[in-house]
Order: sequence, then structure tokens, then C-alpha cells
Amino acid sequence: MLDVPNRDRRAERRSATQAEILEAAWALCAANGLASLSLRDLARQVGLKAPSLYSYFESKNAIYDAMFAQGSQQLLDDRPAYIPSDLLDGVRAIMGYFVGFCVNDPVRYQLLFQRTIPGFEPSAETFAISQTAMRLTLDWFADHGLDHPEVVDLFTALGSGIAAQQNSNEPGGDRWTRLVDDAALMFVRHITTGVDRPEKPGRKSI
Amino acid sequence: MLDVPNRDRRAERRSATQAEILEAAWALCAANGLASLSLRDLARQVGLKAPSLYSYFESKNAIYDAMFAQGSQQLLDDRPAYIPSDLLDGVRAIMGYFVGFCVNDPVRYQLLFQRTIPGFEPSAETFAISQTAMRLTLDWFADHGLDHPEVVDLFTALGSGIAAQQNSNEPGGDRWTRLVDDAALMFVRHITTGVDRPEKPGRKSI
DNA sequence: GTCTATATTTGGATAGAC
DNA sequence: GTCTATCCAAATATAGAC
Repeated sequence: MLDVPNRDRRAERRSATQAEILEAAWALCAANGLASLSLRDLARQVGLKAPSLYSYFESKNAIYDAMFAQGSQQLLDDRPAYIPSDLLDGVRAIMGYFVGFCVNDPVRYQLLFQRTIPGFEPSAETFAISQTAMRLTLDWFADHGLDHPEVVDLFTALGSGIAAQQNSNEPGGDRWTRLVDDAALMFVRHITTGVDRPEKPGRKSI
Repeated sequence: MLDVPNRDRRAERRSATQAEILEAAWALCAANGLASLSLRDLARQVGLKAPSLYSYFESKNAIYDAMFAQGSQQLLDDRPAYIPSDLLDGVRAIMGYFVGFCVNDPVRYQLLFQRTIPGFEPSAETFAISQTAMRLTLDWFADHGLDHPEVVDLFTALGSGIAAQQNSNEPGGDRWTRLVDDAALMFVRHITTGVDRPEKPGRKSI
């Protein structure tokens, strides 16, 4: 007899339904806006009545939380397998990935990074997932000798600014996203120029 | 007899009440979030019952629209009286003003620049006000010989990125806003370096 | 202009039968 | 687990008296 780990078919089915619910939730939010998600609509999309959703999630915010966790996990899982170790190429890869992640799914961007849903805060466990992604970026910069927090803060400001402008002014377009390579060049040249390069007396950078 | 322009005391009182309602709306949004504004709460704050608000605004979205117009007008009115003509100093002044404007009132920032309220779009007249502010920035850059749209797009991405990070990760703090001077320096050096400065063959910027 | 009363819709969530 | 039925709360908006 093979010692197969017990397959709990009930649990499998339950997980599958949860996944189906979340998938429908993403679709509804994409169509109607993140804040307009309603449990009635959501249930109808998956062929259930609203109260049945409570067998899978204990509240509406629990659904948002699961979506937040999924989105954060995607940010980790979809990372490029290889980041060039060259500083400029690496920054381009990281910034390009992040901006693409944000503009490919504006609803996910809003949920993870804008936090405009009244009454929703991700749980600690869920938030930890997204913190891991930030940690990896910090580590990458540190590996390149850039351990000033200001460097990473400037980097995230640049990336999220490009994504924010693209999503709010021209969703689906590339007017800002195509600036990524240039922005990365600007950033890298700046942080590698050293601290002692005042253009005017008394000015310093970082 | 002095030919005093007719003072319509009724109209004056009406305008005053409208202004009072909007002021209360800003306060409520600051306290509970932009999307959580309710007409009942708002009416109570100004000593009215909810239906009476309809004597002053024809709908809830009309209130949002009036707030949008106020915010856009503030962006115009509060501009620094003088922008240094020196490129770096000017960019610092403009970026610093814009970032300050955004972080001084996160709700206003959300209303004007994030657009996450379901079902609300500013009216054409209202939106035109905010377009004027963008126009002024475009003109300023053009006056300095920088008429590539990409230059201004990169600038707005940088400014709004700093503001966005500050507002969503550390509202009220200065972790990102203090990077403004450095970001301005980075930006100015970048756009003044010229187009023929590839670090690697085949790369170019803007 | 302001009110009371109410229409109307919609939402999240629960109770209890099956 | 799923359903019907319902609760409860809240929202925008309107009708009509005063």
C-alpha cells in the first residue's frame, strides 16, 4: 500500500470554492470599482446566495484581506527570476517589474498601495506578506552597498509615482510607464554620483 | 445717493451657508474618510436636517464637485507668488509647493488626484480649474526651453510619487517630503545633461 | 427654506429549516 | 453547506406641510 498523505476531498473542494469566490471578487472589482464590491453580487457570480459566502469567509473584510494576501503573494511570486547584478540594469528590472505589476491591475494597486477602502486594514499576517517584498528590495540595494534608507525611499517614490500617474490619468496606456528606463537611469546616476556634489554652496543630496 | 451695487442679502446668506456646508464636509472627510461622507452627518454638523441640504446642493455628488472645485482653486491661489527663474531653484519651489499641498490635506489629495470615489467624476467646469494649474506648470517648463512632454511627465511622477508614499505610508510625517530637494536636484541634473549621455551603448534617455 | 415623513434602495449579517 | 426569510442599519432622495 502506498502511504499517500490523506487527501481531504472536503477541504480541497472548500479551497477551490474559496478561490473561485476570490476570482469573482477580482472580476467584480475590476468592473465596478474596488469599493463597490457587494456580497450579493459576488454570490450571484459564483451561483450562490449571499449568506452562503459566510461559510467561506467570516466577513466582507475577510474577503478583502484574502485579496490583499493574494495580491501580495503575486508580487512575490511573479518577481523576475533573475535580477541583473549591474546596478543600472538591476534597477531597471526592479522598477520595471514593480510599475508593470501596478498598472497591470489597477484594482490590485489600489487595494495594496492606496488603502482607500473605508474600514479595511489588512491583518497582521497578511500585511507581513507584502512586507517581505519590500524587504527583498531593501536587501538588494544593501547588497549593492546602498543601505541609506533615503535611497530606497526615493526609489519607491519614483516607481509608485510613475504607476500612480499612469493609473489615474491614463489607465491602460503607456505615457508614464515608458519613462521607466529613463527614470532608472536618472536615479542610478544620482545615487552613484556621491554625496559631495553641490551645485550651489550649502546644498547637499541625501 | 451712492450708486452702490445691489447687495442681495439673501444671496449672500445662501453663499455663506454653502461655504459652511463645504467646510463641514471637509472636516467630516478628514475625520472619517472621503468615501464615508454622509448627508445625515453633514447636515447635523451644520444644524440642519438632511433634506435641507438639497436647498444648497442638488445632490451628494454636487457637494463632491464643489469640494473638487475648491481644492483646485486652492492649488491655484496658494501658489508661491514668485518662482525663482533659476531652473533648480524653480523646480524645487514648484515641487515643494505641490508636495506640500498634497500632504497638508490627504483627503483633498485623494479627491483631486486619486479619484477613488465610486460614481464621482468632476464636472467639466470644475475639472477645467485643475487643468489650469497643470497648464501653468507646463508653461513654466516651456519658458525654460523644456517643452518635451516627457520632462513634465517625469516631474509630475516624481512629485506625486513622493506625495503618494508620504500619504499612504506615513501620513503627517516627513520621511518622503524631506526628499524633495534631493529629488529636484536629481531631476534637474538629469534633464540638463542632454540626450547624448548613454552609459551603455544603445541607451538613451527621453 | 426648513421641516417631518417617507419612499426606495442597498448593504452586511444572522436565524433556522432542510 | 445551502437555502429562505429576515433583521437591522444606513444611505440618497423626494413629497408636501408649514
